[in-house]
Amino acid sequence: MSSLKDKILNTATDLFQTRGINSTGVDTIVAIAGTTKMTLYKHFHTKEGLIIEVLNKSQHDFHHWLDNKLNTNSKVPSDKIKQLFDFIEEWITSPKFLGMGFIKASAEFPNEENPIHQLSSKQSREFRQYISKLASEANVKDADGLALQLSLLFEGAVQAEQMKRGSGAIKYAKKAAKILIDGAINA
Amino acid sequence: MSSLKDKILNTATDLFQTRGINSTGVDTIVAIAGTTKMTLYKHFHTKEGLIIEVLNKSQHDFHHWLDNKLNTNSKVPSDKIKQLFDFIEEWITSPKFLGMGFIKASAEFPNEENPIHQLSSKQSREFRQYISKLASEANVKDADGLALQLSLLFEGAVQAEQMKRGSGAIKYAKKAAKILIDGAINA
DNA sequence: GATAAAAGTGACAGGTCTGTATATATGCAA
DNA sequence: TTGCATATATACAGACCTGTCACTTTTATC
Repeated sequence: MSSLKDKILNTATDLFQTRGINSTGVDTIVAIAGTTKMTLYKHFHTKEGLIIEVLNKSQHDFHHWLDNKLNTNSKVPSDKIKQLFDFIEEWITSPKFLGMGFIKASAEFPNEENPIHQLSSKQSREFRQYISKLASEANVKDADGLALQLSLLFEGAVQAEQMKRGSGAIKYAKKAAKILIDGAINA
Repeated sequence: MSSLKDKILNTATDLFQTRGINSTGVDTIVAIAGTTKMTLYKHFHTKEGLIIEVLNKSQHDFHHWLDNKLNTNSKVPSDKIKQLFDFIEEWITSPKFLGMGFIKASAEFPNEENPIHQLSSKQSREFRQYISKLASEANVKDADGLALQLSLLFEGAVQAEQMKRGSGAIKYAKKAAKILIDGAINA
């Protein structure tokens, strides 16, 4: 894969997060990435295509990072779900955290028919299913229910952090998650 | 107050929610409101001014509706906070619910220096303080902590509903809220 | 060094955006 | 009737947007 394609992808990811997707023009992206529109449009047919690749890469990076953290720290299923919010906290409080792409994208493209909105919705659903798998492996009875609740706390905490950097909301999300997880495991 | 100003305000509120703020031009707003740009710019000096008035009105309407519901249903503080998510559910599942303005606005204007972002952040904080007041009246020890947790559930549920209408996330948010509230009251 | 692929340049088409200018019409009060 | 505020219609300036064009330069491979 061309390194210029990566450069464009990374630059776009950054600009979309810090300035908004609709507010970031392709001219700005190529200027900062140090390339030209011709090159951008060779790798991504449209701006929408670029947005979709940015969202996919962001989600893949997050998912890969989290899955790796969880699996290298413990093999015991109930420990894994209990540690989930420790790693989410690590992710959110990292200096390079700029927000979750799919949360912002769904707000910028509110129409449910829009491909970008649909992708956002799919990513949110897939993350919830990932948590649900963790929960069912830990023998939680209503795994989908707990997963949904934890994903609400997660998305709420991300939202809070996007509104005000260093809000500390994640600390309380973690406490709430512990209460809900303990309650569900002992049910 | 001019009824045309209200018409513009209501039309803009609707369009911002259904199409996004940046994706909605003033030409579209005046065309649908049945007036002209001259009139719009007489009432709102800039588009930013219009956005800010839309956000303020939306938040005021929500707050007024919720406060009224809570106060007419019960005078017992611990009942009020326990009923909070019942009314939030009523609000979110109402057919006319199109999302929360301040959540979408903060995503479209991610820069913390931006006046619109700052207003969103302020509205989120004020809502949290409102819940905190409910909690402390119900003799919750860590009222701010519980309020933050409930607001995470609230914003997460709104986010989920904005992503997929009829997601049913609010039902599980409600259950989680009950667990957290009961735990906090009996602490 | 020849050849081909990749990237760069600069201009441009066609559209949208915010905000303004000018000139006209309407309703109401004195 | 006259005067005035309000709203209308229409055109426009200037900036930005996405995406394309023809053409040139660099880079890599044989």
